[in-house]
Amino acid sequence: MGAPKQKWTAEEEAALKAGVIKHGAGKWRTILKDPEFSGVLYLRSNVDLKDKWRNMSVMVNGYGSREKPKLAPKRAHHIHRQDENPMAFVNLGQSDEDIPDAKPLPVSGAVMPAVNPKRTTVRLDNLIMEAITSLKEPGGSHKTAIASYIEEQYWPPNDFKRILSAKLKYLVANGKLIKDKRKYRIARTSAFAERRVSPLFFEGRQRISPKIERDDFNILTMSQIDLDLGRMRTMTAEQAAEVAARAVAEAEAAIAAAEEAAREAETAEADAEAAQAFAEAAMKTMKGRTAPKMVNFITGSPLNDRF
DNA sequence: CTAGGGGTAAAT
DNA sequence: ATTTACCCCTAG
Repeated sequence: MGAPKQKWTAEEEAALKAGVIKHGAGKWRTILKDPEFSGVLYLRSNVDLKDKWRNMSVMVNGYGSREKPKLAPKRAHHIHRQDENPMAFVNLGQSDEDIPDAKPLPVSGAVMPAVNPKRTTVRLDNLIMEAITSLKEPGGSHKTAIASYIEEQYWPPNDFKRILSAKLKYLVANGKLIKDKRKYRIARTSAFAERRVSPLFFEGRQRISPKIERDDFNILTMSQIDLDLGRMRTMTAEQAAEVAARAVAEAEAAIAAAEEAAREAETAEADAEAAQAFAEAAMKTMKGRTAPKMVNFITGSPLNDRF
């Protein structure tokens, strides 16, 4: 009983996801040998990768092979997806050797707002400020009004309201917002502390902080994203684009939440990195595959003219 | 080597 | 007390 336990870091998870994207699920040894990921995953065995992937994939999906089908009061107030692809998993025999960075992909018809895979990350802070400013309501705006404004202009993520509430509370506590009864106003001393996500990704380096305590306020549902990732191969271009857009949105949400925990933000920030890494990887996957049969089922016309 | 079963420390 | 998730074991 030598090893007490070694929790997976967000970096490792990100590397694993990226590895699965690149080589496919099941090619654990291949992923492990890839110099791109060996720097992060050199402590893990191929079995570890497989187990971790199972754990991550199982959560939302429920019974993948484990977990008892107990009643999960997962009150999803709005529909999630209409296509139910039961247990079809990724089955690819070829690895795309593309990483030729092209340009951000223009999605047609998708719900992609100002999604820019570059370094343009929209911050919830700014969104809130923008909302309050634009609403121009005397005395400030209610939380619901702010939420509506943001939701109309941007993305409608899963637990956006939760993040917004926490964010508002945080901003008030830090004096950036003033809460007047139930309305929020912008404080004068709005000197924003720029806190960016560290630009370094997984690239041959070792873990820096053991970090025993994982302050886990689950902001993003990685597992769900993973499922989506698996399904992307069988999706139409529009569907895949939508999924990718949501991935980016969640990455941004994670970043916003990261600064909320300014103290022990280490883990949250790492989560944000992981999400962002996934989002970029998702983009590349879509871009990389030269869609053989990506055709609209109904019309039969090829709907991918620029992928 | 991978997939799946199972045990159990740690977290809630 | 129950759930989570890391790790080991073994058949194919």
